[in-house]
Amino acid sequence: MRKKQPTIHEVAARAGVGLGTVSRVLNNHPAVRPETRARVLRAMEELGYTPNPHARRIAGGRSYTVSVLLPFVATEFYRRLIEGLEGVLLEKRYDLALFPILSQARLKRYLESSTLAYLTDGLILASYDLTEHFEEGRLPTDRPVVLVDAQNPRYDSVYLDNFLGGRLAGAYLARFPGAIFAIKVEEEPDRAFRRTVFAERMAGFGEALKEAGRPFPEDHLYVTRLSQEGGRLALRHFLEKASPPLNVFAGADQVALGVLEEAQRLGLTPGKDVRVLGFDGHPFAEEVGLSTIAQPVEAMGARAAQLLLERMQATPEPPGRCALSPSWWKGPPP
Amino acid sequence: MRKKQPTIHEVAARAGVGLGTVSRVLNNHPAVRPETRARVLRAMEELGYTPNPHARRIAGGRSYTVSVLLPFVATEFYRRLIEGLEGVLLEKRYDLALFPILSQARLKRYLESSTLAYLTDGLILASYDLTEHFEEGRLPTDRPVVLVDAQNPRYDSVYLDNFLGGRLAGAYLARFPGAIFAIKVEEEPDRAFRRTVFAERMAGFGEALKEAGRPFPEDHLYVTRLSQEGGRLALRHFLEKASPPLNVFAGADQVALGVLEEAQRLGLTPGKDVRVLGFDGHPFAEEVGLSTIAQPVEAMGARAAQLLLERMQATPEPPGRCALSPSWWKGPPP
DNA sequence: CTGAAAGCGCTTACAG
DNA sequence: CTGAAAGCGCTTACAG
Repeated sequence: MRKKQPTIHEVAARAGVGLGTVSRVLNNHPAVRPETRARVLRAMEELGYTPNPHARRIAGGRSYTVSVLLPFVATEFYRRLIEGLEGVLLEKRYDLALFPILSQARLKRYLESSTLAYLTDGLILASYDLTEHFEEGRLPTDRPVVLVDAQNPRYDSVYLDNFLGGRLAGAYLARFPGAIFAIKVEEEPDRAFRRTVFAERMAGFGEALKEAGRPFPEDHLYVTRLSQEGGRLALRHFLEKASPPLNVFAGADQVALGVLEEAQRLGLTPGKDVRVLGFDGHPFAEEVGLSTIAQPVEAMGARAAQLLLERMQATPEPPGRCALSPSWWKGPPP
Repeated sequence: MRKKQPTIHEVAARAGVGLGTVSRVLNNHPAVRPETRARVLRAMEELGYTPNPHARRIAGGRSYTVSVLLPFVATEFYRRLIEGLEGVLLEKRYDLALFPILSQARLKRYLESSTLAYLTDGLILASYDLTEHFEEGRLPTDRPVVLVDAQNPRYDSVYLDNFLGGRLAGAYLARFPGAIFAIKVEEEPDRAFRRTVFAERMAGFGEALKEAGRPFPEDHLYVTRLSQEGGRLALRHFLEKASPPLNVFAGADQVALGVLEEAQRLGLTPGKDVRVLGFDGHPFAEEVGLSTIAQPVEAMGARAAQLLLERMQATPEPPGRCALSPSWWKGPPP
């Protein structure tokens, strides 16, 4: 059925030009007369031509594909991150291949350099600092690498200032009467997947409270994994420690949502008996009227993609870093 | 830093053979003398040679990569499925590239045939019947395709007999005294992600109950999305309809887990006041002593991979189907 | 601005 | 069983 894909030869023949010229318009080379370019583009259109990335790569050019290594893809955070990456990459006609890591074994496989993940033009590493996995803390590749939602002095890094976000949260809640509580999201037990963002948020939060002179005893901190259920349990725990009004900072919106739901179920009024502040700025926060520290996830993705594009073109320069600031989104007073 | 990868030329030179011979050992061609093969393999080893998939593909051979299109990868089900696929694929020295679909837009992009996903040697489609997305219900590719956890007459399909699984569940619970309830997992509202497995399980369950002469009024069915929370809510709902002992069939282990937890929290004895039966046979079921209808997920993956391997080698044959049967795992009586 | 040639790293007939 | 040659679909100097 379906015919063999047309190649650059057919396009050249149809447009009445040489192979080199077709290749030049494909690569946006400036030295092509506008009319010629138009003619070639038309031929490609008519033929339904689409370049073969393998051939492009083998010929020493680019494959126009970028690999994204990330822990998994089923959360709101990664959905937004991918959206940000895709936005700028697609515009430059780059495709992206996702490589969810999921497990140590898989990570190892990806990092064998014969793997497809390494044969693309560049790498985005999300949420991981892979230093400990390799000697000298360098990936076994000579392709450009950009970290996002993680940082490492050897590579370009784009990340959120989570400490600052925690400070914002602390400064805000310190203004209200009532005891102050916080829910910290647990880190993964597996070292390969260890992250520090949640700890940083809590550190900033603690510091702001201290500066404001508000007490924050150890048992006002509840630790749980990332789930709504965690928020529910936390609130019940807090209510044994103090009576309303309560102020609760949750290290992630998903957890905050659980707090909010449990409060409602217990007949407590959110924003009055229980004041909840989340972190992430996920779309659903606005829907349910949850105040939250917004994280510019899409912007992080976009910035990382831009950095990578620059690296893929330019001559080597020392790695840079880019810390984005959290912003603020406060739900309507309930 | 890191040197350029060695090529087949260096290997040939070092082993003192021609290019063709190196290629032959690479492709397991039988017509190579054992000593020659050994010599070449040693040279590859010493050089740290690793073949370039792009070049292999471009040269008309295989890229030794298989694409797996799947909804997302963060659940237990897909972890097991990937494990099953990898097991047989890695053995044949095939690599697999995962393409989580996540959204309609992304699905469309993957299906433009210029995309990396299509330039591999074969496709595994998990959980989707993509008929409605294309004219004539065929994917725009001439590479072999195998569906897993889904079925379509035009392609090889490997799936579980969910109806039978439901029947097993019904026949089992019908033996016990007390009212019978069931929890059905909601289908995705998005048509692209629509699945029928949960409905099939319930249909089988209902039929078995009917045959056993056990009543199953409409309001004994609770519908929820796939979450533990759903199980909790369901149990509370059921307890308003009837008093213990209760028998509950949950369409997925994760939901069953919620039922179990809520029962314990309410001071009810699992296996006595509330008998819970799950579906999936996830590893954690055994840990918590949850009875469940086991789904051979790894086996499904393995079978699908085998079928694909066959298709990638052999001449076209009409598509086949392979329905695996659920098995039974009953937890220790609590 | 454009064409013809050499080459990317491999595979696959074709001759021995 | 093995080598030398042609070719996969493209890019990139090199000459005009």
